Amino acid sequence: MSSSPTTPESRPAARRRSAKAASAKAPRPALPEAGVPKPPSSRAERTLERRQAIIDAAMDEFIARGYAATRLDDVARRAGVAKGTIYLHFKDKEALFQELIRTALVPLIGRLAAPPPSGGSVRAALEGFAETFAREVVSTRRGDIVRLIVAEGARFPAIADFYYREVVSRGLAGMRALIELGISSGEIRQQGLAQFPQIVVAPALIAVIWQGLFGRHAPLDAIEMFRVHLDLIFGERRTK
Amino acid sequence: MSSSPTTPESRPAARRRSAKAASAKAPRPALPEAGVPKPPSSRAERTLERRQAIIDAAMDEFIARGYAATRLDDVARRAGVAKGTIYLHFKDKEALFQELIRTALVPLIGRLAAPPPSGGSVRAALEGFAETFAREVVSTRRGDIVRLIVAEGARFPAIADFYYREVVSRGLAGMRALIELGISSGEIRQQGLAQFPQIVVAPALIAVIWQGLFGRHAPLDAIEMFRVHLDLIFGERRTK
DNA sequence: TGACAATGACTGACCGGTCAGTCATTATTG
DNA sequence: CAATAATGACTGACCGGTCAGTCATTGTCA
Repeated sequence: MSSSPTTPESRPAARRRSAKAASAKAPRPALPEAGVPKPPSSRAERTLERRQAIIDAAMDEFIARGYAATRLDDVARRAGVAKGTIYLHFKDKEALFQELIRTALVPLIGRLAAPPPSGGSVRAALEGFAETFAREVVSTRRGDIVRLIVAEGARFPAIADFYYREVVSRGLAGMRALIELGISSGEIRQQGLAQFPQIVVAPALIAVIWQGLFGRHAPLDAIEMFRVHLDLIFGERRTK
Repeated sequence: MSSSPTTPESRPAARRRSAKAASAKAPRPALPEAGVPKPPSSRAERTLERRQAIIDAAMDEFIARGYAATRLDDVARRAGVAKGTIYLHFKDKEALFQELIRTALVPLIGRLAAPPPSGGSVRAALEGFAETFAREVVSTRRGDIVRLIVAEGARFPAIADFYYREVVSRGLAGMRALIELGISSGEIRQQGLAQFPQIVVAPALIAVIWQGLFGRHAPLDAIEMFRVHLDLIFGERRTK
């Protein structure tokens, strides 16, 4: 997914025909409520779908251009919707942006709250986390979102706060619990680590940022880096 | 230095009278070339000074608002200069931005190329690095610059490339050398570390980003974090 | 050295394009 | 056929970039 246009000035006139045609020129379905492919019947359903289309389009545009440089005309076009429609769903550009971030983070939150270190070792848990993160965040849309937050967060205190409360503090708390588990079980030597779970997570963020800035020229083997980092925390090898 | 305005929309109409008065209404210096405080005589000198004033002002504005949202009118006002003057020194907004980044990085480059691990231990060298970094980068203008690059880099391939060539690759190379030194001297266990110097540097970047996004609500004790991280790399305590 | 000319740094009004947000009009639907 | 949803032309502010004109400084010459 990682997108990287040329320069802020160059407007590639990217266009996008998109879904619009689907709901517009459909040649009158014969049967009322038959197996019509696209039109999702219910008015409310359609509304929800449009709202989502707008959010999706906005995500693409905000990721590609940043907040200030994104034009709502483009968002509308990409969503297959008129500009005015955006304002039926969101108060203004900023509200759309915030809602977008909020929405995008929900699944991420779930993923962080979910995996309790049930049976296996702490190292196994962290290996799982690293593997999942490398596969599903670094170099994916989710990574783009993280970068977007890092890039714009300072200008949007509300977003930074939200991100801190909902993701960072929870994520770090979970990580801290895991570390303490590892310390008490003897897997982890370094006591101080519990005080700075950031250290354990650091390479993950590095990987995301690296991918965005230098990925094209100097790709980074995130998985391997994570492995080395875990070796550092738990002591040499172990797997295989 | 770390600045954090409210929202991109809110234009604080910050104004700034600034230096202009100094060179304009100065009441005719009595002695020609005496110890006159402000007026820097030579035309060329003055020009250079103005150029620098523009760069300084631009740095403040770009850091506070990001590239796209920064208005050259504001930069001019802050520099105590007319808008047109900017274009006597820089081709356009983007050229100013790039020059700014370039200029800001020069001292950083020097600092990275400078400290060869002459006498002491590798750990001492890294402790020195961490201390310097915490004091002179995190929470300073330099940190703001790093954040600016992280935020805008993806939209400016030229800047990302420059940053990679001049700072990142050199910095990592130096760090790798240091790590290898530590490995051969037995100070560092983890062999794999030489392959990913990023791991050693990661907490530093984390600290910079953290300070920018969450610093106000949840300050981070960077020094202490660095210490824990070094303990992780070299094994428990040692200092004192 | 003092008067005059040449220079070019600096100014700021102005222009053209852009874009967030509005709203009268049109289409859809229950 | 209301009521609701959607449209897209329009507005007005905003901003990057230009350029004709100003004036302090520097150079020249008698």
